[in-house]
Amino acid sequence: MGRAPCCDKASVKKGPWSPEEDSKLKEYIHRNGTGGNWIALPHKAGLKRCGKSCRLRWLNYLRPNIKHGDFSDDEDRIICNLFATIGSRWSIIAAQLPGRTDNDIKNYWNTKLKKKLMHGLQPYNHHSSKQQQLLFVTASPAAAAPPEAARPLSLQHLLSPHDYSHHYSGSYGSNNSTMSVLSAAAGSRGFLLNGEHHTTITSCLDSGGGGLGLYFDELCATTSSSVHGQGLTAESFVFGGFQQLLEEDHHKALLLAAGAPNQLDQQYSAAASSCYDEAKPPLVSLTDGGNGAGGTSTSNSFFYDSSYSNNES
DNA sequence: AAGTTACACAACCGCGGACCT
DNA sequence: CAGGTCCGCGGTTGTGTAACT
Repeated sequence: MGRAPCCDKASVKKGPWSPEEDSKLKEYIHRNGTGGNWIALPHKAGLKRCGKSCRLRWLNYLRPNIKHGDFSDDEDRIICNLFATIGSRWSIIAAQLPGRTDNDIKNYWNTKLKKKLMHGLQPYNHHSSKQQQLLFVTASPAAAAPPEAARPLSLQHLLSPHDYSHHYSGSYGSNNSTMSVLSAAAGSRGFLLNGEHHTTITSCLDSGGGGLGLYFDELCATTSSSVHGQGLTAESFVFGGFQQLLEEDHHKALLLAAGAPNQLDQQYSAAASSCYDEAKPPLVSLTDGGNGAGGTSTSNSFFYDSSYSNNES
């Protein structure tokens, strides 16, 4: 029954691969392919390695057409968009970036891109008070002031999937739902707003629909119930920050994935943002955007407008 | 120049679903 | 169908090196 054990862990070599091992593996695969069996491969190739290790080495390093080195701005954007939508599904993200491996992208995100984004948030502080105040100007008494349960949420939380329940549960407005800050792509719906859509935001916020709203402001975030518009029956959140995209141009907005209710248990329901430029629409299409002012959308929605606080407050 | 710290990247580990017997 | 392994994935750790003191 079953198959033979993967490998004798006591006798396999670990650690960095030598050039000799690399060439043995490459040569073997070029001649024979992987044969669909990585476990048997190292023995056949004369390597004292675990099959898993061989597979990893091949896929991440030796495979032809692997691209190493700096990521382009376009690649950054794709990664941001996809991360915002599907979370840390590196293999899926890698599939959209020819020549890049999931491991590569994962490392790039953890070591560079995440920091890049975090750094970009810093100078945005001076807007925070206005925007934060604005958030709570809604028709609902419950939302007239920052809710008691509202707590700061560091960007760390946005960038790494965690359980958000301790931040949000109990303060979710009328539908009493819990939500993850980001949902997986399948559940994501939303729309983006830019400077032309102030009324939409205003209506959403002011009409006090009684649902859930979240507001993220540079390094902290606050939740508020009853934020979004009457036509929006699902959760919404407003996201601020990522100043590098916003500082000079109000038409640059952040595109965010919408939270789907009742998904707190989903590991990948993490918050993230997508750096968005009008000239470069997101690769991830978030459809069925909310209708905004007085609209009837029942979508999960999200929106951001860097100029909102200035124009509407 | 030596020691320490931070960073980047490669590799490993453990888990869950798919697959095999 | 059950029990076992294989495969692929994502998170974490280890290692080499650059930057700093």
